[in-house]
Amino acid sequence: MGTLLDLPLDEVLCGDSLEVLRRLPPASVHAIFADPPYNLQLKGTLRRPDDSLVDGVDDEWDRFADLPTYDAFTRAWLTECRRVLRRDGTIWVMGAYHNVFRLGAALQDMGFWILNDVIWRKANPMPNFRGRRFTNAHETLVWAARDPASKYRFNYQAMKTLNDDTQMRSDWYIPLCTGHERLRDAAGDKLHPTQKPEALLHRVILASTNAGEIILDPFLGTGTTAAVARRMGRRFIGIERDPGYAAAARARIAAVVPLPESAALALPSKREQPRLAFGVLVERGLVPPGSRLSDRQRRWSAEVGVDGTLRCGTATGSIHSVGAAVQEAPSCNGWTFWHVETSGGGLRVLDAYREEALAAQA
Amino acid sequence: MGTLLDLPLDEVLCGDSLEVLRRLPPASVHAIFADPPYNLQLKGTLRRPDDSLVDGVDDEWDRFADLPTYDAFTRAWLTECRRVLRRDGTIWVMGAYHNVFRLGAALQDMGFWILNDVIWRKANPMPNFRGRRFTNAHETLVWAARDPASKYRFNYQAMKTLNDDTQMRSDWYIPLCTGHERLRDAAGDKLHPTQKPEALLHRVILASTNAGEIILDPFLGTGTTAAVARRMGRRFIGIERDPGYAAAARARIAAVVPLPESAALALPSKREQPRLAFGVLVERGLVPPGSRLSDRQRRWSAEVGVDGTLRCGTATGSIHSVGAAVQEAPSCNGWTFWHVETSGGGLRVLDAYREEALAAQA
DNA sequence: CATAATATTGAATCCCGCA
DNA sequence: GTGCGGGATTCAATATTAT
Repeated sequence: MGTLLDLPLDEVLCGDSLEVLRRLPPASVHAIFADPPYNLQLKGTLRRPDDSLVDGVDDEWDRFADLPTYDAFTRAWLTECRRVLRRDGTIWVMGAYHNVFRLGAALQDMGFWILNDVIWRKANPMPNFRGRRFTNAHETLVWAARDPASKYRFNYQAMKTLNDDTQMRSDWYIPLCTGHERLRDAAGDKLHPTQKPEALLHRVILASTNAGEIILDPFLGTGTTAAVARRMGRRFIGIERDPGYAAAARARIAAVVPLPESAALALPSKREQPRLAFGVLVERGLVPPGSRLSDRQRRWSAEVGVDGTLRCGTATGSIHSVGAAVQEAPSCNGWTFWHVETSGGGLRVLDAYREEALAAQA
Repeated sequence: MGTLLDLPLDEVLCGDSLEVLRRLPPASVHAIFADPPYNLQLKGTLRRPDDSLVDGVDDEWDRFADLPTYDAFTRAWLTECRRVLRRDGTIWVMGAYHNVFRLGAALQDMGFWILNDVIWRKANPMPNFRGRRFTNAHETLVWAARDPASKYRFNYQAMKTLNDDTQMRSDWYIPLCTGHERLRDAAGDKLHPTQKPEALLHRVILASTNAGEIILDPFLGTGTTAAVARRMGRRFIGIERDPGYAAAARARIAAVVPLPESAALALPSKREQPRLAFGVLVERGLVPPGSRLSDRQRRWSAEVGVDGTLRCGTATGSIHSVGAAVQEAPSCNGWTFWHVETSGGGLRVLDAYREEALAAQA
């Protein structure tokens, strides 16, 4: 073990996370953001339906022999993080179903106090190409205080402002890191397989630190945490093992122009437009399975199935496709074409039920 | 331990979950939904996993002494669930940040194979009154197969249809159980503190079971799982320790009117439809020997042989292998790749002839 | 130049029956 | 068990090329 470092602020420390963490002084940082390897353990190759190859994470740093090995790794770096964290500090740890249950359980076992689990809902996730599972459309962040007695920081009002003056919820809708934000090499290939969106770190840092405070990232990668921290007037400590990633991070951080202090305010969040599937009306019993639907002239009548399928003679499918089929039209808006046979013997257009449901959840 | 029970279908078994589970025969249910007690670390009303109250929570309360107790409880009932679950069955386990990391880690440690974690996004969550955390607006469901080799059921097409013909994602937006759905006593107070919405169970059951299959709920409460299962034409086994809850569940289940079979059936995916060999279409003269097939862009043309083989230059074989060969692709679905040259000079995809033939023989 | 059509891509534990 | 081969399977956001 090397000598204890003075607190190395606003630097990217290149080296093994655990070794570097051990050299940092205790109780010295206000917050930690950690995006550790996920232990994906992918087997073969995966192709899209058009036969193109999916470029998965097959890097050496993500390979662990088994779950106990991964747990030992997790507990080792979390132990050092807890030592380095100030008494009132909080930690964010991020993962997916492969590893996040190990992370959360380790945090609890080690005496951290979970404050929230937060869901990053991806606006544009990769689909499930083989149709064998649900689209893996989110990742999980666990937010925890150093211990139950921590007087932790939570910038409640900033979060509320960021969310159009409504309390920030535990589910965050944020796009993947693509486009200009995604770092690429000379050949145009992504520099890092799992670069996180700056919007995610913006929210994390805004919620749990104040300007001038120190945030540590033990798995810095290409520097998202540090870049956002610098822009928002926070101090950072980044640790990254791969010299190539560390160099890219340094260049990226150097290019960041810190915001003027007055601008350290909230950016408006991208609002999500409400969308409602017909199946949801079925699920919720607003248009129960077994209901009869007709067109306005009652030329056709169809039955609603448990999954929101419509059956009309031999035609089966969505409200749109069955509407198109019976009319022998190329397409059809099922919401306005189909009507529910009401108990009073009348017809009520499907779209009215949708509007009702949307209004109820707004 | 009591004697082994014959499989008690469509019954609410009143008793301790673990004891009753131990009396069920092995490998007998298709799916399990479990919403276990969360009672963890709730200051003031701390309860043990056996639901007894913990007296005098002192400041020196040792979490290391109590989390293992919860873990032991978790592993005990999960062990029995795994025994009772059929080889190809799946389990849904539900929790919040207090306990879900313990649940997920236990599932992995015991050899279950996680398929997805699913987020129930609450439309109308309780706000955080103190403004010290994010609004706790979701709960987590872990969906897992009995083991990595399980050929588990996932009704992909039903989920897709339910979601307006787009792949179902891992984040589900569903309102809390309120209004007329919420069971209440004579005084108008809610009967059960954590009654789950039927819409949630509708989706769980539709995704992972078929009509006639058996779903087990070891913590039935007031019977949401059983009521939805019955309505959807599934069989159920419910276990509930509290006689009051069990009685309420029985009354609720008895009032359920099962859907007619036509509505309870979901749209089958193509994988589940009866197979039809291309040669049969040739035999029946729907695509006579000698027909010319082309891809959609008419880049390649092939001739149909009497036995359903395709010839395109030197490539000979099935519609799939020739399609793959001409494109130099690793694989190809010949049904959607090849088109028949119609007498009108147009192209009609081969799959349309198959669907026609399948409809004719149904 | 503007708009439209086409191509690319993302933390992924991604098939299944039959011989 | 393993191997073979039929044939099932994708969404949203950018970027690039074509009209």
